[in-house]
Amino acid sequence: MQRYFTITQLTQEFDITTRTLRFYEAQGLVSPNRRGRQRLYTPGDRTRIKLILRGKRLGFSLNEIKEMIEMYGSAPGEAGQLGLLLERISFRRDELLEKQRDIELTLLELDEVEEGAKARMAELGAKVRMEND
Amino acid sequence: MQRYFTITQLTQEFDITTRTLRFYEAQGLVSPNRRGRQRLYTPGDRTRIKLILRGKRLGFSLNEIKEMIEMYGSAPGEAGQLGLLLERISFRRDELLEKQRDIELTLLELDEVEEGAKARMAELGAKVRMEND
DNA sequence: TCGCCTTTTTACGTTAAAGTCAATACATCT
DNA sequence: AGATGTATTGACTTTAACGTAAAAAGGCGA
Repeated sequence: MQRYFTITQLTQEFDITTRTLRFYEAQGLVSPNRRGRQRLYTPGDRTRIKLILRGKRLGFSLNEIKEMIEMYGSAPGEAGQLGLLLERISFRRDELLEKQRDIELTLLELDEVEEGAKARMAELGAKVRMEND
Repeated sequence: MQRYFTITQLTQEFDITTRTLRFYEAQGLVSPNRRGRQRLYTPGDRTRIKLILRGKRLGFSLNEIKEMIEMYGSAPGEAGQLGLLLERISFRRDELLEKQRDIELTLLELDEVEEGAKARMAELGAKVRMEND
């Protein structure tokens, strides 16, 4: 007994529109079953959607995301294919590691700006206290 | 004595086109000086460009990047402004932390796929060795 | 000064990722 | 059966972020 999700359930859960889900389907990123004309999404489809959204948050294009998702389900394949797969994995990993470094730097800078702002807040507070004396 | 960069120097250093730099200028993300009609970028402009590219790698839009860059140079300002600034900082920080988690997960998944692929490679290798006996 | 090269400006084109709108089609409630 | 509400499909539109092409303006070496 497969549990199915309707399109609207998923749009509500992930805060996206039906247009978006149909678009992803047209791009070959998900392929839900049908009952008549209605789309029925399996739990597997749902996790694919999660992967897509995660990829988007990281700034990957839908095409890149598609490639990555296809890596996950890639069939056994022969040596050449496997080599290509390994190459792609290492490429993506490098990208992700770079993003990690970028995030670290940005977080540090945010810390600095925040400190500055807090310091100025404190100054303002001191001024106000002086004026109220 | 200010050291200046020409537009082509920067396009080569960052592997972007002049069109891109002029576009960023039109969007108010950088504003290089001019000598006649020519653009002259200061080291400060250059670091702004670095920030922009870093933001792009993380999937931020140019508008978001602009907002973030403006945070950096934000003038002292009064309490309300500072409060808003602090809010924005914490919002961006949350986003970045989410991206960090997304990256961790993706890296773990890549590890899994890689292990699978390597295992299959090993199997293939074993097969080949058997056939050559 | 001439010719060549680079830069700038202006304008139009393109691509990804949806948004919007209209026409049907199903399903359900009454 | 009729009304109502939700899904689907197809077509057209929009927005961000540039690409591309053409024309004019300097700059510079011979």
